[in-house]
Amino acid sequence: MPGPTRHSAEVRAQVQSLIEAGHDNAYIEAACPTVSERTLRRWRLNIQRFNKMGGDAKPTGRPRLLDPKVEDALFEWLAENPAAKYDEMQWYVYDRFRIETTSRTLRRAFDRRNTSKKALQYFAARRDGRAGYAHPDPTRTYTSPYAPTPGSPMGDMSHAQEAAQAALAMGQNPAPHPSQLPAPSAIMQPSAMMQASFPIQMDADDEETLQLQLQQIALQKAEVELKLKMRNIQREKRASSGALASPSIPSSTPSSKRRSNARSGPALSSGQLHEEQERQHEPEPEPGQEQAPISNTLEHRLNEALSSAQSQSQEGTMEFPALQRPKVSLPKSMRTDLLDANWVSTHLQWPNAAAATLSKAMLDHGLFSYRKSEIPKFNAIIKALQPLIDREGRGGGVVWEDGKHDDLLSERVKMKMTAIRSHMIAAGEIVRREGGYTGWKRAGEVDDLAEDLRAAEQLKAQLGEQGFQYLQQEAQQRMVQDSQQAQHAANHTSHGRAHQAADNTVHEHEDPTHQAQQALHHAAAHHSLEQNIHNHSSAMQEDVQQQQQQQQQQPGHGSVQYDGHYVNPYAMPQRQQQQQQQQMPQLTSQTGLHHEGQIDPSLQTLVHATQTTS
DNA sequence: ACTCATTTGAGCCGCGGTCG
DNA sequence: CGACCGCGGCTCAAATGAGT
Repeated sequence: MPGPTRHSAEVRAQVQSLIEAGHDNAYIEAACPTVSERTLRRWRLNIQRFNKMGGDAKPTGRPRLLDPKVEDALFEWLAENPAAKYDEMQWYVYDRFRIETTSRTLRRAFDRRNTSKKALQYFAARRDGRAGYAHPDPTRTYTSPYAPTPGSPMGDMSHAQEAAQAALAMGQNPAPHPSQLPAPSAIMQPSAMMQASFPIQMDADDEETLQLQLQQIALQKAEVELKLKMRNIQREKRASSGALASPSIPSSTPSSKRRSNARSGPALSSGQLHEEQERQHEPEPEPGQEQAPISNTLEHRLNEALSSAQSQSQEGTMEFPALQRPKVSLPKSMRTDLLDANWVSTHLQWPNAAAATLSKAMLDHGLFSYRKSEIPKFNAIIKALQPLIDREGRGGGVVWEDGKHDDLLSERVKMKMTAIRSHMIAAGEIVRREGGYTGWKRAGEVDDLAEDLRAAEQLKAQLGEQGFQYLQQEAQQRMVQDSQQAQHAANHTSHGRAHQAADNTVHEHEDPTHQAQQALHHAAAHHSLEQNIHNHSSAMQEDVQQQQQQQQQQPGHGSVQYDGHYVNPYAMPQRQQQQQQQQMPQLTSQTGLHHEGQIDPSLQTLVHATQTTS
């Protein structure tokens, strides 16, 4: 584009013709008095150099960061990846051209083409036969992403629009080619398009739903492949580290180490995990290239990780690309580490420390969303936040009122858990449980429920049908009672008492007899679960997870306590415990367990399997 | 060398939509 | 409700050609 000129085109043309005719500067100056002698010399020089007065072909002004070649490549790529986010575009430009750019600059590139990201998505969907995507911005016009950078972007778009309107009036679908597509604004509002214009819309909508479902299936398939891969890696490590001695105790995998490291940090746990992953897996920048300080989102890296895993899962060379967690920044005025009565009553943002604690507690207790069936776990998470509560209003706020502010805190925690879970899912930190179970578990973690199920199979094989059924009935009875007790406690216990009760959680897991008993409990419960998975899965899983929760909370400094010195609404009822003790000789004699806590070697595997769940 | 005009990018901000 | 994303307006700075 030419630079600004202060002389009219007529004057410039006249001067050019005079120069080309061979007249000297004095003559031209006299003929064109508005042109200075200095300008005349410059123009003459330009004509000698470039055969024109405007100098070289470089446009006036700041040169573009994205030259037309880069821009073309980007839009070609976008034609294949219409759903790409801006940060993905940034990475594409960086990966291919080593150009660091910003979303704003990319938007300007869209502006130059008189289009937008959503418009591209819309027309890509139309191109692919998916008409369900409603153009969200009908005021924008469209230029084919396949066309070269247009000098006049609008061109003769009006013809296409007219044709489209005519086709619409006839009830036809007027979109044979993207470059021929009319501007949606020229047609009608998207909602109207969806509802009235296209008889084909319904089919197309179903088609889009089908496509989305197919994509979802593909993602689930990739997730399963990831899980299998991780499982295999863990098995290999266990096998290579002398797993025969303790076959069911998982070794500390790099991922788990990373998790533990991340959880100890001050920020959201997964953030450091990804930073470490990035340090480990990010390829070194090319010589002379600084590391790209481009903002990145989890989705982008997760997609890369997923696609990478899909392509590499069969080769056994799975790699995760760089993962960066968006930095969570809070306004300075809200940066407080304590949760006080004022905070809990408002919608102020979560303090980093509290969010980190909550994130860690979610991971520790394996609870990633609030459910009534998981109240003990939820209360344990609430308990983890207790040290951060400013009960005295030290910051000049209101004094914390038990009950009232506890309930408000619970509500805020429920909301925040949802947000943190989204982060964890996006980061691949947690994945869905296997085998039809509901809920989430840490990525790479041995699926305790599935393991229990397998252990139950082993136990059944060892005990025979009759003996196993006995255990199964006993376990079910205990589960029902535990569940009822827990629900009762949840409904009638204040938060404060619940926290105190959680503090006093049973310390029984060090007793080998109880370990074996718990193992049998788990195994029997999950065998039953397998049989009645549609009927009883929820209640049984609650119980098993509750048992695991109790094991997790136990710091390992207590002995078996069946005498009920404390009130734990979520622990096994005291009466039942005594009953269990009385039944233990009978049980252990049947199952090969001994009174002294010696576990039959044939059941050690099962016991270990249960231990690993804690 | 300097000013002017213009283009472009970067950064900030607010708005609105979507999602969990 | 909070987080995220897309978008556009706005200001400022950088870069460049034109002109003095």
